Amino acid sequence: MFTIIRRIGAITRLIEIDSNQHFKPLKLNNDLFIYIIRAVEQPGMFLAQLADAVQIDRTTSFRTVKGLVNRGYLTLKNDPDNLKIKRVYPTEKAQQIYPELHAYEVEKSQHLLAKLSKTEQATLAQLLDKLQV
Amino acid sequence: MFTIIRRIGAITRLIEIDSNQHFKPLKLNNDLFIYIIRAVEQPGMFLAQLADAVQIDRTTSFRTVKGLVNRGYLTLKNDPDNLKIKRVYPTEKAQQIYPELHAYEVEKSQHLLAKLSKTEQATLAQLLDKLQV
DNA sequence: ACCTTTTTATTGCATTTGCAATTATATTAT
DNA sequence: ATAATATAATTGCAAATGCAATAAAAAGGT
Repeated sequence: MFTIIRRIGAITRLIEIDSNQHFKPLKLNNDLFIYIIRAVEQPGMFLAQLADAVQIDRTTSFRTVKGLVNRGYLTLKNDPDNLKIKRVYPTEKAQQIYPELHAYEVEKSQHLLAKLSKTEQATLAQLLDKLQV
Repeated sequence: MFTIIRRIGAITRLIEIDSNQHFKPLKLNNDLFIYIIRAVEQPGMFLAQLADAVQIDRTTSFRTVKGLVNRGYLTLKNDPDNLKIKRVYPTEKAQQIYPELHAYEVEKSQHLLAKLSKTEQATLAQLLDKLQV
């Protein structure tokens, strides 16, 4: 069953190639769009939390967030109770572009799952959730 | 069902972090071990073919193979019938290390799928094969 | 209260990555 | 046969990546 691990990796890389091309014009390629989506959906996560949520290296995450702050998509706020952490919030600009970013996700998902019935889709989701890394 | 796309991406990145750490001592991190596995299992693919098989960018693949040739894991041979292509073959060194590399894949797969019954594993494999990118 | 360990953010630095362009060969169309 | 198109390998270059180290704060143990 080691083919499953190969298949999952291959699918991810293909999706990554596609999303890179798709978001190149907006300069939100290389998973940048993922950060915006997450920040909008769950505002107030601190940096390490966000990095864990998207499962991307902390250094890379840190620099990515920094870049998105510079470009006006995100803001960082110090926490009054914890001097160590900085919480990430979406700006108005992020809110505005969110629908477009999420639409891409939905569209890609639909295409990815097109050959599966609704029942099969639910089964797949359930099985994926039982995987442990 | 867009959560499926997120879940697949997260799993892949977690596996990548693990494999990077695991293969660091052998300097076969960053998917290098994948190339050796493929070259052993299907010798004679040409460069672009191998890149497509592992779903990794051709430039990156090219350089990776070049590096593995320098390090004695792979060899490149010109094709007598097609001057454009170069075919990739494993060396003895690659053959020798293959069992260890494949064992990692198997071990990781077992852990990943540990919570699933044999039937569920088969279902998952079957559903993943029906996904289209 | 104090010491130890852990967690978070941050920076330096070398490596890796991948887009875009180039060259050469092969394939297809006319 | 020739021209146009497509495919493969390759290189330059700038950007992205991630390991290792550092500093500061928090959490846990005694």
